[in-house]
Amino acid sequence: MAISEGLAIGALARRTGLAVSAIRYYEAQGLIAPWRNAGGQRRYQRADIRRLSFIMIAQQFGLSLPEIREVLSGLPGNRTPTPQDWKDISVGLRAHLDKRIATLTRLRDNLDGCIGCGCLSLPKCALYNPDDRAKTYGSGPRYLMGDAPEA
Amino acid sequence: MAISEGLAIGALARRTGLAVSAIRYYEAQGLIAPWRNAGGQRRYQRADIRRLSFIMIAQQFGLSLPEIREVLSGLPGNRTPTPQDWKDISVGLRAHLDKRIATLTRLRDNLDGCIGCGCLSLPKCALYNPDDRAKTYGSGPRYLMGDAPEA
DNA sequence: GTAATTTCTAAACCTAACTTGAGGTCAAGG
DNA sequence: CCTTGACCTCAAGTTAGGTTTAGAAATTAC
Repeated sequence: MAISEGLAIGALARRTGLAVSAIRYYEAQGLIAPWRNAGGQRRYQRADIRRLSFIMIAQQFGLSLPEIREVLSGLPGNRTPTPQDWKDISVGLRAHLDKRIATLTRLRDNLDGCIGCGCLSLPKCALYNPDDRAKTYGSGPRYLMGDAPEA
Repeated sequence: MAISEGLAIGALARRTGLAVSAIRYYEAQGLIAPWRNAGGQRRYQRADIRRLSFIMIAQQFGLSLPEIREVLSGLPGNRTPTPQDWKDISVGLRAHLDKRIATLTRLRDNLDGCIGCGCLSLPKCALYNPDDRAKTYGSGPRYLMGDAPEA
């Protein structure tokens, strides 16, 4: 394949470690937008490798695909993050992560305070706090603590 | 209702804050086993309030329902955890939690080290570690980091 | 004794993030 | 020309943890 023709989906999959089906799914979710060649096949830019890497990393931080889409669409021209963009975005991701860690740490401290107290059945136990528990989102499944969307 | 007849499912739901449907679902998953009255309705012991509380707390620690079922079934006579049982179980839960926190903290440290380095597209970036990413479990959805079953 | 609640079962539906499968097209090698 | 492999679309399946719904039976309240 000539250089100017871009990457086929299989090549992109091999470069990123993602499944082909996942890449197509991300496209359906509006996270990536390849063009089509004469035969109707998807062709990707080299920068899309970075874009997919970004998506994978953001997922590790607990961002949902819609959230990632928003972050990406906030960039000028909806471009793949440059190093400077990444620097800016990192600050927000770090806050997100700090929040998750804080929640879990609080949970652990409560657990330590509770070990052996035998209060398990009491509404006043710090571990037994309904407001702190996972909340329903729509009519779907519950989210584990710290994985719930912030909005 | 007479004292000896036990709690109806609605009463148990009000006491625990769980939905009636959730309690029935837990029964289907083998987490709780009520008896039936003459009319075929479920009746619960007072201790089942504690049992459900335990389930809710364990969920916050990231345990899946099958994992919780295992913990509960490990108790003598499959009884609801007593304060002493709880003390013993807590140690295991704390280890579980420590692991999740450690993973997230490592992720955060990597992020800090990466801010501004511009390496986002490189396989050698610490954030871009496939082994660290969510793994497929069966043919279903992926699990977010730290939520994956340990086994 | 009747009305209003509650409960029952079973099956269908829900979200997120994908995967799998069916049925068909496209491109390259021999 | 033919085969092989990669690609296409669209629909349905998967997992976790439940909720919703429908129609019937049991309980409770007045």
